[in-house]
Amino acid sequence: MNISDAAIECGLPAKTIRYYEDIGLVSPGRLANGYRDYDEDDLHKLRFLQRARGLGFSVEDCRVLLSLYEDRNRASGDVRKIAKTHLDEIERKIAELQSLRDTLSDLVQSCHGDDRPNCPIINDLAR
Amino acid sequence: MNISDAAIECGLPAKTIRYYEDIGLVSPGRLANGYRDYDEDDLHKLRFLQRARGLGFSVEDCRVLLSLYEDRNRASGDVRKIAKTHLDEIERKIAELQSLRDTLSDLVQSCHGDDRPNCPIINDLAR
DNA sequence: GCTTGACCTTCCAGTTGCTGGAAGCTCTAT
DNA sequence: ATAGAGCTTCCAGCAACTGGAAGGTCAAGC
Repeated sequence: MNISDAAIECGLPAKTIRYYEDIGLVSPGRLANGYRDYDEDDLHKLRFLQRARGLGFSVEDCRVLLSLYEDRNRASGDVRKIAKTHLDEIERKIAELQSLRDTLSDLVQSCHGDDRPNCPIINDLAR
Repeated sequence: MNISDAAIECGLPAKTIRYYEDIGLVSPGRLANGYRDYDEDDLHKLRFLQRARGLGFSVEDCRVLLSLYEDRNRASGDVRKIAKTHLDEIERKIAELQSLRDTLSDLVQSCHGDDRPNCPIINDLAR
């Protein structure tokens, strides 16, 4: 299967698939003309990557997860550890964004937002 | 005032301050020896940037906010619009992260995380 | 006056995860 | 034969810094 069909299959842009090959994640075979040729195994990995990236795992996390995916004897604890660390990171980001939102929301509400120059948002930033 | 004192004053690393000068945000005067020399006006702007970046505004947003800050006749509506757009973006990110968290949290909880190979997280990613 | 060490300067490269574009080869249909 | 789509590689750029190298400057201590 050529790259554009693989792209449709796994839901990733062809550019991204080539990039994943560049960084050694999924390396398909090649046809005589030099075209990439994806088999079912490659497609599985690409779909795996698409899902894992969609869940916000870093590419390096994905690299490890992929190797664990391919290791039939891996310990589930290894996988769980990566996922838990990522989960904690997400929780942290959510809390940070919520705090930002609260501050910003207060500022936006306090600003009448008309043609007059007085602006509590700018005043706060400049304080 | 030289750059390292300015860095202490505004709470930004010297590297970042130089970077802000590179991209045209805050351009201090120079002493005879070529050293940067920050005056009160420069420091105000740097503090402004530090606060605005801390609230998650992009550098380009900061550029606009800074020009509005310097424009005594700006309409508060202009400022409010930028802040509101940013706020909406933050809300969107929070919702996205919360959805990720829910999915990931379920996966982590369903994985016993021991030495055995069976792993619901990997299974889900590979499905 | 000399040395040492802490500053300062500029410039270049790397980070993350792609994405766009140019130049050129290949395939398919007309 | 030729047009157009699709493939290849490689290079550059995005955001927002950050690290490091090479070299100039300054203040203190001897």
